[in-house]
Amino acid sequence: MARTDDRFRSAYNKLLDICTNMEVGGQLPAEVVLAERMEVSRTIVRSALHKLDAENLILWEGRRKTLVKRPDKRHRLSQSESLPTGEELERRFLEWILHFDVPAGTSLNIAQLSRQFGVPAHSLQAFLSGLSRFGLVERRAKGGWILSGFTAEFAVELSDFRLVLEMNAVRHLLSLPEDHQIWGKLKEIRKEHEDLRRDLKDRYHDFSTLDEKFHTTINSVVKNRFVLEAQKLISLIFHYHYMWDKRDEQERNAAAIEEHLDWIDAMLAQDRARSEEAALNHLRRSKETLLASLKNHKLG
Amino acid sequence: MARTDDRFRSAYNKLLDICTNMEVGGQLPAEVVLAERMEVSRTIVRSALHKLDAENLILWEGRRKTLVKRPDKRHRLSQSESLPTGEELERRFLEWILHFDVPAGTSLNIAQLSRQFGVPAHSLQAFLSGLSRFGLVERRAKGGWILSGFTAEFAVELSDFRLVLEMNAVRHLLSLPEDHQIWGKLKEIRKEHEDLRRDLKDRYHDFSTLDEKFHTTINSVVKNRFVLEAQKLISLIFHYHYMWDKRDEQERNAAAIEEHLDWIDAMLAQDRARSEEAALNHLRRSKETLLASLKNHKLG
DNA sequence: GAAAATGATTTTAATTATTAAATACAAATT
DNA sequence: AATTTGTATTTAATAATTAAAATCATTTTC
Repeated sequence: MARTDDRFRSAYNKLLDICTNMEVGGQLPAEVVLAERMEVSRTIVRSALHKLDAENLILWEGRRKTLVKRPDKRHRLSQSESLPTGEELERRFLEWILHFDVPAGTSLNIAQLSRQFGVPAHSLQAFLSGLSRFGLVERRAKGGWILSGFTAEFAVELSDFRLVLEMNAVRHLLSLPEDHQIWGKLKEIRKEHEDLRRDLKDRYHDFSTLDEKFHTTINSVVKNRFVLEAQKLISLIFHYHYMWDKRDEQERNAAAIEEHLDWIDAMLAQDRARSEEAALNHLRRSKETLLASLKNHKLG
Repeated sequence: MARTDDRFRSAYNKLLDICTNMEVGGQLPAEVVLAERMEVSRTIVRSALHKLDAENLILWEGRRKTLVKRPDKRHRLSQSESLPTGEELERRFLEWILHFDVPAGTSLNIAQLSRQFGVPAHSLQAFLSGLSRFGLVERRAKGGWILSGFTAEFAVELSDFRLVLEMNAVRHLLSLPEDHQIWGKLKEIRKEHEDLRRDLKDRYHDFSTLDEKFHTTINSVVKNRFVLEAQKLISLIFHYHYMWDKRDEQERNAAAIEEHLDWIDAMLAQDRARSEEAALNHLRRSKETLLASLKNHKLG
């Protein structure tokens, strides 16, 4: 068999639903109408109708499609569970690299990985060629892929890139009018930081999520598809690192909370110089932490 | 037939070359040695040897591979011409979009495009999924691709992104020591601008190339894979626009040359404020030009 | 007879099957 | 014992296949 008939199956089931809501003896609408309502092509509608006819659920004569009897559960076609989305795949792939410390230079086995992640091989290929734009993987001349890797160099360049983008976001943020919603959001996040600081002993694991939220909020003021795309990757990587690097976790998070608060306060005070300084301070520390955690992993 | 035997053919021809440089009656080296020298796997070497044996060019008994007679031109296998590289494909694809004003929302026909560009369909797919990271194309739920396009919005965001990256490059550049090679390069480029300004009436077409060289030089001080990748796309698009937008070309280029010279002088003078201002000035004008040219195209 | 609906055909693209090539392992020769 | 060859297995690129979409032609209905 070539491609799956998932689309047909789901359309057929939808058609059953339509029949269930009709009186026996009633007429089904025209093929074009059904196609439009079900968001598929007429070809699928027609094959579904053929099957309904073959199952004696309808009587199909030319343009008369008379419901003979209401379908029940037994008539429904089973659906193969839907494939993971692109984002889900991205998340799992990065998780795999970062969590298991897959070393740079590892050659990636498409067949095995596609089994592991439960996606068809060609969609993994497509995904990898997307990633190759970021230099995380490379295509070999002979064929196949290698993980050019999550190296220290990669981490440095990623951090520097992040610095450029976030400093830009900060400058942009400070130019926003007082009634912009960002100021309210910042105050909220400030409170969340204080709450977390108070209960840090019990809740220090929660910082990873709060950190992501904070950076996402700051960057949200920049409406730019290139920036957003880059930031998705950046925040994924930093997020996972926070999650898995367990050394001195509580102390590190305590320090980061203070850095965040300084930064937030400077922005709320509309103090540009101080904001930039606080941002620089935090982002540089963040870079060091990422690097240190990498070295630690390689050694451990 | 499944995959092509291009690799085999090129290896076989290389093997013929090796035989040509040998005495009749001589021994070919071991399979592993040949494989290494020809940069292919032993499997290919063995199939090539099998063919040489079948053609009675060598006598192959176990590890003795005796040259029976020298091969001539008739023995060579014809090679299918090599496929365009990834960069070549990227260039041609953008050229197609920009030059023919393919409108946003156009659905891309993989089969037809792969014929048009002379590449296998799946490598076009891979390329498109790379581009989708930049939001230039999108995958549809139904399957297939659409050109989400080179819209005014895209141009604005691209220009803004360029602004962020180049301003960062300028700041970085000004912090470089006096003996860094960038200063020499800048002086060279300054001279090229002056030369072009002098002969502008005859050579105004050359500005497109000089512009690309100038921006590439400035950005070259930032060693960062993400920045570089983004800049490849940016410079391609700006470069093609300069090439195809013919309205007021000479005047526009004259103005741009002056802007470049102001910018270069400010940097050579190590004047940070003036450099940033000159950069801003040029980049903003550049953005307006790009936008205007877009609107013009759509109308014309 | 015009609009709408259906029937048939062509085109496009997702997936499988097939084959080329690489790799790994075992046996044989020097 | 080291090197080389022979065989088997694994991997990935491409062609073939089939589902689905799009297009065109015909028929039906008002």
